[in-house]
Amino acid sequence: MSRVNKIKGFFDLFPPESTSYTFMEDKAREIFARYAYLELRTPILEHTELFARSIGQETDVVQKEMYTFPDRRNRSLTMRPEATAGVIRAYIDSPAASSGNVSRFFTLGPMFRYERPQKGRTRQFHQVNAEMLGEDSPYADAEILSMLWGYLQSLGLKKLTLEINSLGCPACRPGFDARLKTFLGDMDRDVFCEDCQRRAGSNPLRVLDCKAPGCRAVAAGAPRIVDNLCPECKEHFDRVLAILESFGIFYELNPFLVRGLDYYQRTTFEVISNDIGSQSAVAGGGRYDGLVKDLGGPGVPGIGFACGMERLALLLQGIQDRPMDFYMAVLHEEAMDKAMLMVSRLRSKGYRGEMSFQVRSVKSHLRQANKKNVKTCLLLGLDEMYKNQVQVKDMSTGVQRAVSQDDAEQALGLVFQPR
RNA sequence: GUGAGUGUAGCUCAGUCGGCAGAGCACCAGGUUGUGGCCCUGGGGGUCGUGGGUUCAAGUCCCAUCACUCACCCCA
Repeated sequence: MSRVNKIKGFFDLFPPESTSYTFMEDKAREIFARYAYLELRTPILEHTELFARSIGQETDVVQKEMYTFPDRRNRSLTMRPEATAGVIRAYIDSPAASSGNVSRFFTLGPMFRYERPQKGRTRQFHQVNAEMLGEDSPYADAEILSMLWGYLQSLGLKKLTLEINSLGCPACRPGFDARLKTFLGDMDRDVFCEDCQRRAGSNPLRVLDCKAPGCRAVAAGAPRIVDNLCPECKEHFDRVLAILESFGIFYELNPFLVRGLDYYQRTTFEVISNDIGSQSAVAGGGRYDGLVKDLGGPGVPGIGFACGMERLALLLQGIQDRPMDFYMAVLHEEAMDKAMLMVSRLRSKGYRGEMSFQVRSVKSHLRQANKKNVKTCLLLGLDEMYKNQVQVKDMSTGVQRAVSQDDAEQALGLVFQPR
């Protein structure tokens, strides 16, 4: 029979990769709990309109990267390409929105974007997300950044760069966009790459982020948003940076940092790694003060981040499951029943391990146990059955002794005693 | 959506000028009675991605197709 392929850009997670994912999730729950963020789980499928309105009709994500299809009654549904929109929708649906209190949530789970896969980019990918709603203090920005940074540290990651920028607000951003458009419009078109000749009119900020040498030269002399913030935005941004410095969190000001989702304003940031290929952003986020209202909720501010787990996994080395406590080796068919009972009792005592249901030679069993990297190997054959005993062998020292079958758990306890 | 590259054993890959399908690792067994790791010996494993074409002969050349990888773009 022919096989069925898995869907392009989708993948199965076997150990040890799956262990890395469990590790990232466990750490997220542990660290975020310290900041009083609570876990929120929202649906994977939402009405398409939610993303069109939040992420922005003109963005690449909405225009060409969404998994969108009609349901059986012809309503347009979309598999979430990011988490924030769903979180806000859920928040607006909840009592929290009308309470007037600050809400802190985190979410873990799969996201979907229809893109050509490459290193660090798959069609189903996983994000760790955190969002704070109802607070516009610069301390909120600093808390989110501090939590993100602390999380990445807890994973043991080094050599990461935090890049930060401010995009301004509805008071100062439109004026800057106009100024930038004028500046770019005065340039000779030929200095831009093909893409930027188009962008100069439609999305001028993007030109500043282009990697083509010609565009970079132009960008170097272009007006910068950080120099054109309104007094309120400038004050906010300066405070954020000052708090970060007091925390000892190093950042790089990147005036060209532009994010692909339309809802960001004021503080935006990315965390970059140079060790994972061309898709180098392992985390990103920012402030989205107008978004809750745009989605029909109260006019409360918000800020959040997303971490890409596939990209973090590229940086995680040697995350392994704890070794098993025992491997039960049966040397004769007549010992099988007894072995099964002993294993069952050990498990009920909290020990972890497996049993081979094959009767094999001692040598063969020990080779298995050795490969599986278990702490002990239990051997049960005819000799032991006659004496009501079981052999317990410590696989790291090679020390072995026979104990009463009723004492196996005590024996394991002794073997595991630290010297 | 665009471009480049790669498909041969479970894995990583050799395979010359078109001439019998290979290595390392992994797996299984043995190396004196029921004792692992190191070492030695032996063994099982293949639709050479798939379909067509050229040829006495195709893993190798040609065409098509599928899958995967990397990059552009964009983003986590």
